[in-house]
Amino acid sequence: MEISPCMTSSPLFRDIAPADLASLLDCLDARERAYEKGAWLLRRGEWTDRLGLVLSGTVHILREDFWGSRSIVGLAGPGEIFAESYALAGEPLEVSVLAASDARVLFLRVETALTGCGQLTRNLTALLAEKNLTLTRKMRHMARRTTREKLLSYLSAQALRSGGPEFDIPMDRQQLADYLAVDRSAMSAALGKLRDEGVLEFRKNHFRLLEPGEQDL
Amino acid sequence: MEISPCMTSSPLFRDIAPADLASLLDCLDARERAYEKGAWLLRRGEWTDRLGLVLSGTVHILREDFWGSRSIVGLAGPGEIFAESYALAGEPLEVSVLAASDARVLFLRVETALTGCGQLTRNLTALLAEKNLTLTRKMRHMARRTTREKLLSYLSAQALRSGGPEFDIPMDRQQLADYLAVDRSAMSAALGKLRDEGVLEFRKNHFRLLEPGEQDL
DNA sequence: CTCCGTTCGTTGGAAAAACAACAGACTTTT
DNA sequence: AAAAGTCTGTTGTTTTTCCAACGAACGGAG
Repeated sequence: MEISPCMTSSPLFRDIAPADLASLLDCLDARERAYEKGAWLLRRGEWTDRLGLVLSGTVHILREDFWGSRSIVGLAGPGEIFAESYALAGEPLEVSVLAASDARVLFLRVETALTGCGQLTRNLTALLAEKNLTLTRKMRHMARRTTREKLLSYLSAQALRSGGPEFDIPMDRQQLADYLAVDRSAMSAALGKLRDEGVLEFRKNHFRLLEPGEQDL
Repeated sequence: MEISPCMTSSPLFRDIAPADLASLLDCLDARERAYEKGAWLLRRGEWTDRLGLVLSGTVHILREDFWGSRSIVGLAGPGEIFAESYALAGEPLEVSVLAASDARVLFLRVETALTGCGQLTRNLTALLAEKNLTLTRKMRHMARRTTREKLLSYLSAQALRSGGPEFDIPMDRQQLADYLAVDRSAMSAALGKLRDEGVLEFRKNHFRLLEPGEQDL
């Protein structure tokens, strides 16, 4: 395994002597992989126990909603890491990672990074990673401009999580409105409009999103 | 140091044998403290190298803005932790912690929690903690309902960070609008209105917030 | 069964934000 | 110095949200 300059300058390896890097990478079960532009590094729904460290090129972190539309939610260049929260929290990926250019990436096993650390450190990093995911999820929905878009973002995420178009949500209307930082009655109206337009169906806390083909039956 | 049930049930100590807890707490330089209802545990602006673990009672995490108004942004009950991101990221507290009832709290040194872990683990937890703070900050502003409130929340935070009413912001108008998830022109209008009302002054990226006494001169 | 409390959808008016377009100030380039 | 481009504030119009209030549906409790 070669030690490239972007490793030593990476925040992940800050204050680690270059001489120690080789053995450290060995400990981390480091695997270097190269991707051509347009190739998938990780796909939504997969599980990973490794974080990614970009060696060269750029990767895009993207999110795909229930209806298939994509948006870039982050970039990572040389020295930057990705997927660390999912790996540490032990949760399936909610984003996909795409090579925006030809890229080389190092995948490092997080579990072995914590060996010799004791259970406490594992718990602490897991807590941080989970909080991270919780915040990211909420942010994703709240960043949308309109109540309608916030709703669709949230409901789409629930559908993806459940693995199908039908699911129950764990909040009542007021709680959901607070979570999305919108007005309850306006949200209720937006929900009604979406139902009328054939985008979704719902009864109480049970929702069903409709594929374009199913709509307007 | 007594081992109470809320310790063994805390997510922080998950999968740690109660028998090992005593020596672990010793390693962490654990300090137990008791507070009466209404007492401050930590104040905004302070630095802490310890995270807090609530043993009994409830603490409120609260935020005070530039003009002194307070709002509760979180609670922690028995077994739950607080201030961990600030301690791990090595940044000053942006919130204050208040005893909502009589409470006992354990303060654990995070640095020693990571001894024997190697620099990599330190870097990783620091990265997670910083990302956490970044997300929390952004969320804090975005959760406000109106463009005006988002602006005030952001500018107030900048003022507190700078330690005074004058500061420069590191973004142009469009970037700030994107960051707060609002319309640029609407934000510009809101800024102008705030200036007219004597709440603040600005020129380009330099801002000055006015105390109530300074306003309307 | 009736009463009561809660949740939810709906409505109407007031307020705010989004959107599009434009003009002036300032920068950088030529 | 002139030109091109960018950033910012302003305006007017349309759309959306907010807010307060109300009535229907639902689910206990007496």
